Order: sequence, then structure tokens, then C-alpha cells
Amino acid sequence: MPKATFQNLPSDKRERFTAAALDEFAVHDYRTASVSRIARMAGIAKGSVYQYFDGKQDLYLYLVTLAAERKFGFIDGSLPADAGGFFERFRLTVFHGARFDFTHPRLARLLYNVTYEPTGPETRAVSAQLKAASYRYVRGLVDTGIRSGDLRAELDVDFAVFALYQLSVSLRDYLSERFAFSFVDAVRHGSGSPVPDDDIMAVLDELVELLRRGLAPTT
Amino acid sequence: MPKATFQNLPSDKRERFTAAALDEFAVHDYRTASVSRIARMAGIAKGSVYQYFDGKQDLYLYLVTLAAERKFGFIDGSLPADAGGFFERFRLTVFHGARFDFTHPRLARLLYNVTYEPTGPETRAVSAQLKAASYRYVRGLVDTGIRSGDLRAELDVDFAVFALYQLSVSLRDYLSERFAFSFVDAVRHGSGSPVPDDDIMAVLDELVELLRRGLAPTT
DNA sequence: ACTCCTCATGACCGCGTGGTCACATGGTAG
DNA sequence: CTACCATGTGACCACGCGGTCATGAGGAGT
Repeated sequence: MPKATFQNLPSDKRERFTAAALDEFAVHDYRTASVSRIARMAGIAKGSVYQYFDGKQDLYLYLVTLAAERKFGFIDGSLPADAGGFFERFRLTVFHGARFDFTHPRLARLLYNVTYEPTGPETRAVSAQLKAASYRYVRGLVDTGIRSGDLRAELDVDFAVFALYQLSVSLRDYLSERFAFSFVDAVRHGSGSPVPDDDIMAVLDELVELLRRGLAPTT
Repeated sequence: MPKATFQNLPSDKRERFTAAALDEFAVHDYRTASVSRIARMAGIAKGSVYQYFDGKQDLYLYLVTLAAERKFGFIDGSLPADAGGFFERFRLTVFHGARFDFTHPRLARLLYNVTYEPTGPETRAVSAQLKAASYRYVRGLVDTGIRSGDLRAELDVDFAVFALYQLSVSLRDYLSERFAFSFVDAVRHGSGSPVPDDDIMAVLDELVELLRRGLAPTT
């Protein structure tokens, strides 16, 4: 985590550095990301990076924590306090998650990289932590869903949590493909307007419908 | 693709090299994988690698093609010729896919890496090709499923294909977590007996049930 | 014995990496 | 004016990478 020196920095410099670092880790995975490039982009000497953080891993941990807090905070802040049924809460959670991703492509792309990089000694712990947090969230949803009768009581909870997690995480892949929104391009240049809320909702309707009824005809 | 020199090699040497290369790309992603290490592991000089292949990318393409052919061949060879309903065919396809993965952890892990590495100029094309092939397969299943009435006619086919693909691909994550089977360990040391067929089937029942009925109670 | 040709070899190249460190800078307290 | 301390700096280090290439070994044809 950041040293005191980093906290003492004038805020514009601190932010310029943070932005450069986020860019780098959003476009490259951990191994490929380069501390030298971050320093160059931020317009500071490479040595300064090591005045702010203990090293590459430390910087990475800071950025991931920051991104995760922002995203979870965004979602929580957007969810209505009153309960609503399981499917409605799930729909809104994923919806606001997707909104966050399209409006904060750098942070979203960083978290995406973390999710799909569970290998490697440097990233393993961070990836596991992030996944655990997401699982906890979904499991809470499922548990209350079962208690309230919105979900079948005989469900294999572990499996349901897995399926919901996977579908909601990979939904970003589907959305970005379907609406031709490249997160990497959005980070590199400011290109591409975010996918309209209505379009996200349309796909989400499809997903919730699938989850609610299954693929088979009701006959 | 391999040069003539590689084809002319005595088969034991060729296989020792292929095994070493598969190991390397199964345990590391493309950038992290090292040609020098492969040569060392295979007990040959680094220069020899460049007698067999045009370079790292060329070697990678060869290995991925090989792994994909083996896996698709294995699944096709295990599927009964007579049709069966959509869900039964889907179940069997995923089942044999999982069986292949547990009995060929090196190849499985390589394909896994390809799937989750769509970034990077060197791997982009290969990843896209593999995904396209899988999508084509699933789409065929869905199309005939709709024609035969096993699936609702109003389904958004694109979305259904996405969901089926994602769930079946990520099922390996779930299985390996649930049954504590580490693919990476299985590659590095021969450790860990594959998950029993019955256990795979039990999870698959859960998946197919989910897809067939959806999460909501039938009420 | 001489010539080809295929293949094996490992020292070597240029590069970019994460990380270090001796030194420079500048503000503040005495 | 001096002493101190927090910061900034970039040349430098060792490393491992993908890739090259001059050299040599060995078998086949004549």
C-alpha cells in the first residue's frame, strides 16, 4: 500500500500518476505492464515510483483495491434500499455494474484483467480476494432469494452462485461484442460512446428471462 | 506451422519436444512462456527450436491447433451418432469435454489459456479462431434444438449461444474448485486423480436442470 | 576421399525489465 | 548561514527474453 510520500503529494500530481498506472494495468496484464512506462506516461522519474510504493506488486494491490471499492460503492449507491424480489435485485445489480463498466472503462478493464488472471504468484492472492468478495455478494442474494421463496428451495446453492457469477461477469464480453464497444480502445483513446441504458436493459431482460424460465418451452 | 525439419525428426525426439512445449504453454501464458525453457526441458539447444519452427508464435499456433483437434476429435468420437434431444446432446458434449480435460490436463490447460487470453497481438487471432469454432458448434446445437421444438422458438439465439458457451467453458473452473483438482498441479507433477465420471455427471445434472427449468419455482 | 546437404549447437546480440542508489534540489527550523 | 530532511532523479545493475549465425558433426552419393 502507498507510502506516506504518496499521500503527501500535491493532488494533481498524485492523480496524474494514478491515471497513468490505471491506464497501464488496464491495457496490459500484470507481467506485461511496465513500471518504466507508467513513470514515462506520468512524466516522473522511475525512481519516484519506488518512493511512493514498495514495488510493482504493491502498486497493483493499491490500484485493484481502489477499483473494486469504486465499483462496489457505485453499485451499492445505485441500488434502492427497499428490497424487491430476487430477480429484480439481481437485474439491477448487474445493470448498474454494466453502467459502471461503460462509464469507467479503465477501472472496469483493470478488474476484468484481475478476474481472468488467477495464475501467477504475484496476482494469485489479489484475484482470489476479488472473486471471494463477488461470491459473497451473490451468495447473499441467493440466500435471501431462497428464504423469500423467489428461488426453488432445493437449489444447489453453490452451483447457483457459480452460474449467476459467471453469467454476470461474462455478460460484459457479450455486451461489448454485441454493441461493438471495445474496452481496450476506450482506455487507449477516449473512443466509443457507452452502450445506451436501454440496450443494456434489453440484454438483461433476456438474461433474467433465461434464468427465470429456463430454455425449455413451458408446454 | 512446423518446418520439414520437424517432421523428419525421430518420433521420440519430436514427442519429447512437443511435450516440453505443451507443458510450458500450459503452465504459462503466451508472453510468460519461454522458448529457452522449452529447449532446456526438451534437452536440445535453443537454436534447434528455430530449425523446427519460424518462431514463438509459429510454435504456439501449432500447439493450439493440435490441442483443439485432439479435443474436438475426442468429443466427436464419444458422441453417439443418433440424435437425442437438445439437452441430452448438450449434456453429453459438455460431459465428454470435461472428461477430456481431466484426462489431458496439459492440453486442457493450454486451451484454457488461449480462451482467456484474447488480448495481445500475438494471440488475438488464435483466440478468436478457437472461440469462433466453439460458437459455431454451440450454434448448430441451438439451431437444431429450436427446429426440433426442444427450445423455445422465440429465443434470442445469439444470447442463448453465449450463455451456453460461457457456462460450459467456465464449468471447468467450477469442477476443479468443487473437487479440488488443480490443473496446473496436474501438469507440473502428475498429481491428482481425475474427478470421477459420476461426480461430473452430478454437476451436469444440476446445470441441465437449471437450463431446462430456470431458477424460478414452477408454481 | 571428396562433396553435398541436413541438422545441432551455444555463444552472442539488442532489448526492456524491476529495482537501486549516489546525488541534486529546495523548503524550513535554528 | 547552516543543518536537516523529505523528495526527485536518471544512470546503472543483473537478468532473461526472442532470435541469429558461424561452426561443426555425420550420413549419403559418387
